[in-house]
Amino acid sequence: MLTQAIEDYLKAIYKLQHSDEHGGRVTTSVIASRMEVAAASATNMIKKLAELNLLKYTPYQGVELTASGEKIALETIRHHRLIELYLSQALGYSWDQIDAEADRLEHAISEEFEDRIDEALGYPTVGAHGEPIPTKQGQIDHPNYRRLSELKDGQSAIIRRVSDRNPQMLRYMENLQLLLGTRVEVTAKAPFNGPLQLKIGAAKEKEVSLGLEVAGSIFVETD
Amino acid sequence: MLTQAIEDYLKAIYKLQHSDEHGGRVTTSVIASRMEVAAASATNMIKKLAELNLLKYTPYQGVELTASGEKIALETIRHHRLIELYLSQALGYSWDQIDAEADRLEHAISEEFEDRIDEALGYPTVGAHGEPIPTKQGQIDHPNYRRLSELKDGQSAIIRRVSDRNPQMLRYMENLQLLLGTRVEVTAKAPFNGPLQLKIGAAKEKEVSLGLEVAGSIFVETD
DNA sequence: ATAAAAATTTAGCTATGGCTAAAAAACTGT
DNA sequence: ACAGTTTTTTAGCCATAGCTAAATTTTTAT
Repeated sequence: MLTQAIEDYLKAIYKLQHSDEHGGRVTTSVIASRMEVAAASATNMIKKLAELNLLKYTPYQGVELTASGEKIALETIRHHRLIELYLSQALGYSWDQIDAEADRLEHAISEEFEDRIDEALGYPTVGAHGEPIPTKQGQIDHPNYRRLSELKDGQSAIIRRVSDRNPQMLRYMENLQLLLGTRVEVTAKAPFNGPLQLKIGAAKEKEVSLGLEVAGSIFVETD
Repeated sequence: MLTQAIEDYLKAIYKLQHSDEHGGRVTTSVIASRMEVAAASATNMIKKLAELNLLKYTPYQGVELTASGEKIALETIRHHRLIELYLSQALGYSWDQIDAEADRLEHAISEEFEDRIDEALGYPTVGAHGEPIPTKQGQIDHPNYRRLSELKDGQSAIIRRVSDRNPQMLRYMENLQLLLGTRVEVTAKAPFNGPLQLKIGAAKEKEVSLGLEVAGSIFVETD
């Protein structure tokens, strides 16, 4: 059977492969830092995953998931995102709490549980932070949203996804009402990587100044 | 931190201490058989639990939980029973499915999760199979129900608890409508440990013949 | 009482998945 | 090109929690 550690590594590697950072090369050190383990530990696990045919591993180069490795990664991600959505929809969790809880639950639930919360949620295709939810068959699309930080002065857009990496940042966004589906308009951009000025809401009722780190963690759809 | 194995052993030992079988002596072999591990494995874990001051251990004699061991056991049991009830009430699980799912989930949930499903369920005091749910403070009562198998011919009673040990048996009971709160009347008892004849329901609409093993797994309250 | 049986413990093994320290390989800058 | 830095791997350690086989203790039966 698959251990929790194996699922965690595959999930992390899948996400690293599909993130635009790192230029597609998913190396030992990148994996180790994402998993918060020593590089030696990552090397060990990578070798094990290669033996299990879950990824291709070129020593000193990097890894690439095989079809079966990707399948397991997507199943784990599906579990995670369905659980997150259930926690927020059915149990009233806030944005910043769901990731940690789902990280533990995702390894403990059965197919039965997956199916039942999927049904209870009405077969959702998008998770609590706007991430696509893989289907049971392992299909997933990768919508190409732009970062809020890339918008030009005067541009308007709708928030479609936020990064779930930092709970404190999520709490901050939630406080500012920077939620999925919210319309935002950039009214000014300060120079030298300075903050951008933002009007929030369809009626532009609120105006805030947002640092680039936060704006870079918000993905939007322009009209 | 407490491992899953530690919580599982403490839970099992608590239940063994409070079951009338085994005459109160909870020995290595009893624990090993309940946990489905080799006796040597149980010896190892018992020694570790004794070192952690979670139980008192007299070699070759048996174990007794300390106050802190019992506290952990009751927290684990509370988790288990709240989850079971949630699975059956909120997600439509049947009687025979909830134990296995809860066995895995009970180690993965946070206090937050516990509190939220407790609230969603309306602060229940009794689990899905009729077992008392310990309070957050670790209080629990042990109602002294009689086994249906002990009733005399002609006696009537209400089902208050069923054993959750055997999923197949639970499915059988559920099919027969032998549910919590259901009234049953013994209309005949066959000799030589034979089956008892039962009328089920307030209107005694259904009559079945029930083997002693099943009848012994059903706990009732007589009027 | 003592021999046989049963229960328990000890000894030593396995796999998982971490770690550090040291060695080796791959990059980088002049 | 090659010395220094960074990355990666190897070697060897740790804890957890299981296992079997053998030794020991306790119980049971004659």
